[in-house]
Amino acid sequence: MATTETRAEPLSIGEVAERTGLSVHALRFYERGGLLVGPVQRTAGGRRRYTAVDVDWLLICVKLRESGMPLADLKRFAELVRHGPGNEAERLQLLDAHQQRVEAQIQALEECRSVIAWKVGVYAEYLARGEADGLWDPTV
Amino acid sequence: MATTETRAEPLSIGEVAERTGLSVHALRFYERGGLLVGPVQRTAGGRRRYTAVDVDWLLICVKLRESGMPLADLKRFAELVRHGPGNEAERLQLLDAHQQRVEAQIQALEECRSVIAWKVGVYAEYLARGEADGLWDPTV
DNA sequence: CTAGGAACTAGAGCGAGGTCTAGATCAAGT
DNA sequence: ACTTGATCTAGACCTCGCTCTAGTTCCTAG
Repeated sequence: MATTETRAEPLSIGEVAERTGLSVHALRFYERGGLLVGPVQRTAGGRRRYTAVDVDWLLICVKLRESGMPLADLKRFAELVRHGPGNEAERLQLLDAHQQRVEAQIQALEECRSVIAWKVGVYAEYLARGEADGLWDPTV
Repeated sequence: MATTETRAEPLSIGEVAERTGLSVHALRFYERGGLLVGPVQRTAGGRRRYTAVDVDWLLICVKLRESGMPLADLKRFAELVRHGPGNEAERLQLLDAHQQRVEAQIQALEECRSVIAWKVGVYAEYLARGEADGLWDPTV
């Protein structure tokens, strides 16, 4: 899962924001909340310097968040990774549980989609008929 | 989209909660917020009596909400319906826009799913190998 | 008649997930 | 040296979507 653009030099918070889609605020917020695996390096002047590994982790985070994983779970996952080898089973379990939630979510959404599509169809047909007769009022 | 169980008698708020999956709190909250099409009937004593039409509308609401439509949009839709015939084009537009968001959401989720599946695979394989060598530590 | 459960109202409270502010510092260009 | 813009911290604040509370009233069964 290496970033295609293999960067050796560390990035500033702004650059990371750009690459991950997270705001700089969110990046600091995540860090404060312990969602990062390691502490981010700093320059002499105190600015954050993100490595490629940091960015890869954040990209994973983004995907997990995007698919609805709560920050608390993300934090737990980060803790496990931070803690080092030996807890891979728990990490797997966490991911696996999430994966199932995502599957369920997709299913639910597909169901919604079909209900909505049906309704869109009802209106589209009504309008296509040119409202020839206002006799049928789709109240629902 | 008639409820399979065609009921003539109106239902109490508790019964509607059961049938829609919304809490009684949420039902009152939705009503206050103007998310219902018409005012709900009341008994002499002031209790709400929901008709089959009310319930059908709520079931649609549930699907729209479940798929991420904000309450504000739902409210707008209810207003249009309440306003009566003549604005079907706008209703269609609203639904159509939402439908597209749902499609996009499903796509995004599927992408997330594959990223997660990949990660699950990485851990599963690692564990299956029996951690024969701790040389490879999946830090990401 | 009485007890107990369901419903009523208005409004406060809550959890999640950030976002924004203030005031200060750092760093690069001219 | 000076200006400009990105970053820094800690903490206040915000939106969304309910949920819960308090105090009261309704209604049904015993």
